[in-house]
Amino acid sequence: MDTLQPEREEQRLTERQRMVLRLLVREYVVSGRPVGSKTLAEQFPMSVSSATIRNELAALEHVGFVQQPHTSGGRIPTDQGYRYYVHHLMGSPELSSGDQIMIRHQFRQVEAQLDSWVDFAAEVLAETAGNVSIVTAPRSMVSRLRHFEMISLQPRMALLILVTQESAVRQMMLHLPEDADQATLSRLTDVMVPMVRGLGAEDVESQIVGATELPAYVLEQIAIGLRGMGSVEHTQIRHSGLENILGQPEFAGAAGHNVLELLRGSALLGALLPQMSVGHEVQVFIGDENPADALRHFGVVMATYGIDGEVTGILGVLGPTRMSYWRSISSVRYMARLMSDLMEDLYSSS
Amino acid sequence: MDTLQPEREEQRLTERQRMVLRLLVREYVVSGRPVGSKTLAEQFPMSVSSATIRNELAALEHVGFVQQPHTSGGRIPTDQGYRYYVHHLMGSPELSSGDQIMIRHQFRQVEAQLDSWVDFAAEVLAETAGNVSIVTAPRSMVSRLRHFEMISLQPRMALLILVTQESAVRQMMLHLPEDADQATLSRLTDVMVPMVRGLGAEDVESQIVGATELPAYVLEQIAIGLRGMGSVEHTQIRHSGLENILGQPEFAGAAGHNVLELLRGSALLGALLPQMSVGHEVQVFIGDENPADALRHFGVVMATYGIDGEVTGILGVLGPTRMSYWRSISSVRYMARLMSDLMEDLYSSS
DNA sequence: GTTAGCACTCGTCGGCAGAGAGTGCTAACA
DNA sequence: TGTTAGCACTCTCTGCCGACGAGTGCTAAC
Repeated sequence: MDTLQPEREEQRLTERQRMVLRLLVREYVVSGRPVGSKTLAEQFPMSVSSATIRNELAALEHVGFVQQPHTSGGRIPTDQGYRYYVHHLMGSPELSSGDQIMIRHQFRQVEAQLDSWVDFAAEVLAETAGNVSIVTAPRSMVSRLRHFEMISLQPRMALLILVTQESAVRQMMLHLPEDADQATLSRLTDVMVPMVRGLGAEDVESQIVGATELPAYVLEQIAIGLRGMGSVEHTQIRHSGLENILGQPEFAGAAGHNVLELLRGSALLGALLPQMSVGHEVQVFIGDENPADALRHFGVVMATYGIDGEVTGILGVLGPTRMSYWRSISSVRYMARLMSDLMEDLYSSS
Repeated sequence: MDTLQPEREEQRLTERQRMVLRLLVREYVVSGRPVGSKTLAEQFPMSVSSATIRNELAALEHVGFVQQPHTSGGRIPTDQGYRYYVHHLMGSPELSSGDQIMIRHQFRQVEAQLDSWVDFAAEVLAETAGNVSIVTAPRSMVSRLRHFEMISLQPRMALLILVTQESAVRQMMLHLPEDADQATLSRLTDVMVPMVRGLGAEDVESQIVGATELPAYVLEQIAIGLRGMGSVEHTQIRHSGLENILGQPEFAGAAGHNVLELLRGSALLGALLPQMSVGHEVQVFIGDENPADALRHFGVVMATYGIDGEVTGILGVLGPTRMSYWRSISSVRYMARLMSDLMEDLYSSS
């Protein structure tokens, strides 16, 4: 599964077979149609005949790296073929420095508005990778409160604003158990903020005991809010770039539907999350390798970002099995680095 | 354009012709294929022959309410035909009380987390109307500050949280011109909040004159933030329910692409906004009636919500010209009412 | 080990005929 | 005068057939 997993087949292939596979993958990725021996022979750096290529293709097919969808009509890579390509033939996935500069530049322009970071990251990633991007907001294992604020709306209604250590902000509406004007709420806030600073949901709840009605209610709501910010079910997935894959032949029929289903529910996250390694290495799942059945016909490139043990999010790319893994991997890797850097700024304080 | 616009053609149609048109629209909406005289004759409450229906269809075609895409093969409604249907034949678009109760119930469960109101409204609306929904966050003509807060991240970096009168919250990252710890920032906040409460972007900017470096920078950033919250360009459109229309034959080809393009940019809002009437009446645009060329093949049902003159948002539904206008109009109308009620709660305070 | 040649397979595309749905028109009927 | 049955006509859709071409495996020669 892992990009760095050792692969035994390497020895079995001759240099020319590797070249054939490399060219075949590249050609198939752009054309989307089975590739024949003649096409490959033309693209070959050395001058070889199509018959030679045919022999090599037969060998590759025997190892299970390519297959023919129909008896006539060219070959396409298998999932294993892609896997081999990604491991050994692709080269180092590093975004061109031009792209890197462009992305950093774009990000600098929205840096100030951190509510839009996640949305923006999704857009940039979709554009760069040329596929559907997936980004979750960063969240910490257990959300700890940094600050909260209450604003009176009506005598018995107030706005509660929570700010966590990882600078996530949530606003909630409170239905107060008793009348309270802004002055009352402000006084209450001044008293309570030092009491709850740095606490998680459980700790806040434990403070409820012995508190009078209004503070008890506020504490309860804070705990609910904190819990919601940490839970996986409530983690929203932002995505972008649907247009990149919806036009492609693979998703013409019901498959396009499936993508939308996947992106909407939390099933995708549930399937992917357990597979994510702790480090920030880019993970690649090709076709059958995918944990979820629904992803069986997709290529998925994911990475975590954030600060280990403190706050992490996920970002990645979803596309047809026939996608440019080079583009996707390099984009995901770079974006994960970029987002991690940004988190660093936000989180380095106490 | 308006739902209530008078329509002169009414007199011209006999009761039976109206019935034919009504049945034809209904049938075409569900089947998506041209409807023939025989099908209509079978569905007719009175017993009539297909020949009679053919005569009536010819009359309707002469008036411009139906057309035949091909010489043989049934008829479909024209945009004018839909318009007539919506005006005179559809009946009162009122959501069933069951649906109303279900929606209110669902909303009660997320009421507390008002960051997710807009997203949630989009989901509910898409589901109820069976089309793509569009919802913008409520915004006021000119955003006025209710409260702000600063949280120190690093010596020269801080988080600025703005809360406006209409309870919108925005978080921004500040790069401070000089070192400032939390105590300094808190003191500064205490002093500045009373100065800027209730002010708009311009008023905040006017206070910069004469302020020392740090307060001047903060005021400047507040003004930028306020301005961003009010501007149309920065208004995000949330949408949901793509799966509802992407499967339909109308959007099989490049048209599906177009929808995505529309939803992504701000072009949609720019085209629709000038057309919205001030009241909260539901507006219906059918095919050619649409202000933007890109919408030429869509049906659009929109309404504003909020509190007149104070804070308003837009919500609506986008679908193929052949959509169930009854479902869409009733859903949009109900959701606009619901959201307005919610705004009322948030905004009724000073 | 490589290559040219050849017979074979099979998907794609255009043309074509038949079925079916729907229409307009006319003549008969109430 | 309005309604209906009948009929000839049009046009789409579908399946079928054959030509074409891309690609293959195999064999024999280099």
